[in-house]
Amino acid sequence: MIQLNNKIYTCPVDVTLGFIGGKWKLLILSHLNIFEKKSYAEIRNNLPGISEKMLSQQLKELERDSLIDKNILSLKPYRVEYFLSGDGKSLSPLYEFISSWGIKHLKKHGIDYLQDQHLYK
Amino acid sequence: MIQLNNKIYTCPVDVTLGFIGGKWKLLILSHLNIFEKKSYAEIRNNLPGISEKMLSQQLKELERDSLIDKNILSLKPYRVEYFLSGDGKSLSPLYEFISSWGIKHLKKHGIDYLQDQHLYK
DNA sequence: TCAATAACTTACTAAAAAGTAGGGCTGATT
DNA sequence: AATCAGCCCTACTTTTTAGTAAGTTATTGA
Repeated sequence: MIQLNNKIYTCPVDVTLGFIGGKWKLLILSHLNIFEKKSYAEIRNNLPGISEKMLSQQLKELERDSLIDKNILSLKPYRVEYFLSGDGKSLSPLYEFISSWGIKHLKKHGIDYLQDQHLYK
Repeated sequence: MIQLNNKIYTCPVDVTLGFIGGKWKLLILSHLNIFEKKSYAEIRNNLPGISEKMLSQQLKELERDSLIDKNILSLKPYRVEYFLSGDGKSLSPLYEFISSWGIKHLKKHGIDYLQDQHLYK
């Protein structure tokens, strides 16, 4: 058992999962990995089905865990842009692997995502 | 929206997460990635905290999704060994990345897992 | 013969994660 | 003046996931 920041992990895999686990984290992260900088609304519009609550909650946790960071573009009105931090970028191979594995899997089932992604909007 | 096997995915990342999401799947998979072949009891003893219910449930789902496979060593008494299938092995870079990222993260926080793992049992 | 181990299953409960539906502030658009 | 968009927050409910505590069949070992 590994203890870190008052949490207990069984192994290094468990440690990493603590950061990227859950339904939305990897979707948000890999989205930011592709698009570099994105506003709150842009992220929301690219993650079909996410609620405002989930989005702001997950963004907050990702910031707390320093996988993402944000620039405050203006205060009144409040406008921001989110982006991957250094730590967040250090997971890039992961986002890319997971995405391309998904694409390969789809291809095995007759779906050519890269060619037809305009159809899946 | 991508439709596959009566489920809907928003993108390829989502597809992959359908296979490896949840608290235990990656732990089981990366365990089998390290140890090649393992009995039910050996897996259980190496995943502290997992219940019999969770273990057999997750093993069943991983088999259904053909990420793992098993040899039936004997029927009476029933003895088996689990191992990664070809598909399961195709995710090896993922297991290894997640594990080494965890190790690096721990090191940043003063924990040398590789050297001290005997302490974390 | 009694206990222990392996490989599970099942019914039930609890906890965690996610979703719903609203509200709030600001400024631009109509 | 009223509506809308951006960027959230909060209380509450539902769903999903996970945990508990048993029980089953079979065999080996003391």
